[in-house]
Amino acid sequence: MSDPRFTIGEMCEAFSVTPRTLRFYESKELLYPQRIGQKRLFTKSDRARLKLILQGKRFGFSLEEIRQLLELYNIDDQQNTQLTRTYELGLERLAAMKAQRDELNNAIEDLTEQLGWVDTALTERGLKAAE
Amino acid sequence: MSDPRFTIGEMCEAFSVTPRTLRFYESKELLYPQRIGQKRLFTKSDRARLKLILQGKRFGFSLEEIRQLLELYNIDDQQNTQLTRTYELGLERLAAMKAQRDELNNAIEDLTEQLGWVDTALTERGLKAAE
DNA sequence: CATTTTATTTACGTTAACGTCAGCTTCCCC
DNA sequence: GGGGAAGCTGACGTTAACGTAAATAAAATG
Repeated sequence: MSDPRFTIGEMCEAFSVTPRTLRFYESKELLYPQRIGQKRLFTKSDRARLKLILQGKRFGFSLEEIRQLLELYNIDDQQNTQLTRTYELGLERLAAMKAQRDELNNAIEDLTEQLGWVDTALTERGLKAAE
Repeated sequence: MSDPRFTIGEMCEAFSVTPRTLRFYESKELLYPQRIGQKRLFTKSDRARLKLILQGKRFGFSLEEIRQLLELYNIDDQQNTQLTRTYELGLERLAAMKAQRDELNNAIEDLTEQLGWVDTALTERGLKAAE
């Protein structure tokens, strides 16, 4: 009933990352695979952590921020405070992401407008088929 | 009737950038201020270019891309082809921005969902006032 | 004239998240 | 036993867009 172990290659395959990435995450203390001799062996728990890491990246957290979040989870003591903190950081990140989205939307709008301009000019010059 | 000239300080003030930034842009051939002795003097045209540069940055163009776009404008010969090229690049950038926005929206949705989870957990534990 | 202020060049430093060798060990397969 | 395949540890390289510091000059100001 020992849970399955994965080699670094299998992990890379499963998560579409390179070995360098996993070693890098380990060096940054985001992962702690076991060792058998020299070789790393990743457990189910490592998979879960890696999943969280990649999620965190999607959300725009830096690796350092992710590390701290993972750390919070590991301090099972004072679980509630930690969860609250995680929640707060999540809210902050969410706000930042929304702000970024809004700015991006503005930029999209502006660029669309400018392209409309150019489009008109091109059409007038007969360089572009009118729609 | 000589149009107004601006010192580097005035430019920085007007566009909220540092001198380093303007010198950097010059070194990257995005700007060509005149010289009087050692000192740079920026013309109206330089202001226009800088405005375009900052716009381009908002749109997510790299400085190198911006440089090429500015170059296209300067080749007044074959104006039409160049404008078409600019238009195409704009469309590409717009598509990339929209894709980025969509991914960002997905991430926002996912994070919102996860925070909802945590929120529930916190409320259940009575650690957070129910809304 | 003595100070500030503003500007200049040169050039190394920064940050994040890995990429890319080089050189060495280990393991499995036939 | 030979030879790929897979892994390992350094350790330097990459990229973008400037930041920052040092040493110097010129100009404006009182």
